[in-house]
Amino acid sequence: MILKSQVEWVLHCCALLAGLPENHYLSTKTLAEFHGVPKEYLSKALQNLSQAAIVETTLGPSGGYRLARPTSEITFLDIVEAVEGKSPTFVCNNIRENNPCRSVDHCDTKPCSVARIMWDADEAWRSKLRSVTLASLVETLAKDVPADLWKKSSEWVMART
Amino acid sequence: MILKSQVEWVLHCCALLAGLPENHYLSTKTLAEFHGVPKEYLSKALQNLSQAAIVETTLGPSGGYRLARPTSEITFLDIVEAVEGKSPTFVCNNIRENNPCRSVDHCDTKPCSVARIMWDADEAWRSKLRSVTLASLVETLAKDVPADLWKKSSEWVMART
DNA sequence: CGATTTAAGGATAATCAATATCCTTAAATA
DNA sequence: TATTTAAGGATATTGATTATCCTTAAATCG
Repeated sequence: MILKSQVEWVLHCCALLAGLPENHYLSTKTLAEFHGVPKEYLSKALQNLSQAAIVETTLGPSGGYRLARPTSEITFLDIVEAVEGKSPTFVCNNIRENNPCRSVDHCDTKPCSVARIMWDADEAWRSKLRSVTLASLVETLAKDVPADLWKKSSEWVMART
Repeated sequence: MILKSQVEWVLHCCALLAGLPENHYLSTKTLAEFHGVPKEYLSKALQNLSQAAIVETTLGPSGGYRLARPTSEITFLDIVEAVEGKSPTFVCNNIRENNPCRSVDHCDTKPCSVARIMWDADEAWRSKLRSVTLASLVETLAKDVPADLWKKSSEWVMART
């Protein structure tokens, strides 16, 4: 079980969009080039962000994507779920129904105990992702990325905005 | 991102093995029939449990699998990791290295900030799974499964042990 | 107006992991 | 000696992920 590589891509894209001044957009082309990922396929992931109302878009030259909300109101969970979907990672196929001892009219009152536990763990994962905002990622990046690289990157991005 | 269906299978298998008296084994054939899953493929998953020392095996007639430890010392994480592996669900491809502004000799001191957050969430998931033992699953099942079905199932299993 | 740039989305192909089956080997039992 | 069993190698089959191409419609600008 591995998350789509698109998840990594859009998280980094959102970090970059977070650094943009108001009313500026970044195109798929620019985002793909900066991160060294395939433009067409990245585009599909960005469309997911757009459908989830995490980013908004505009067309034409100098068009592209910008964040639709303040960075403090966008969580990792929002972004991950936009790409991976909201369905739990554990799918219960209810194999208890295959128990040869069950009468044909047996009816379960609760979801399977195994599934409940697995879904609790899934929720713990989502809860952790929900607790981290894009704002806090940007804070961390600001500390981790060397000042000169940060500056050069900003200029590179601004030249394409 | 969806967990293998084998994870569901072996969790239910372990629950069944948990109900066995000492020195009794259940064969792949019996476990597969009880849960209505393909015997050959279930066998691959049970081999994983065996390699992880969660179960032990014996050959020959009346052979098969039994738990290698008390149910209080087997966690959901043990079982899930035996089948899914221990690698984090988020793979960091370090796409920050593709930043066109980086000098060729740039060297990162820390893992990528994005990856660290995703790995924290992964750990929250594993931590939750680690907190649930096979013993507590059996407790829950004892409450949830109707007494008559529980009894019939025990007899069905014991007849094949 | 017309050329260019852009996101959106449909269609389709390529790759790889998950699912599944078959077969051989060696150990335990009876 | 015949049977039952787990282990593991080999090999399909299926389905999700990854990737590319193309068309459409909107925004920009000369």
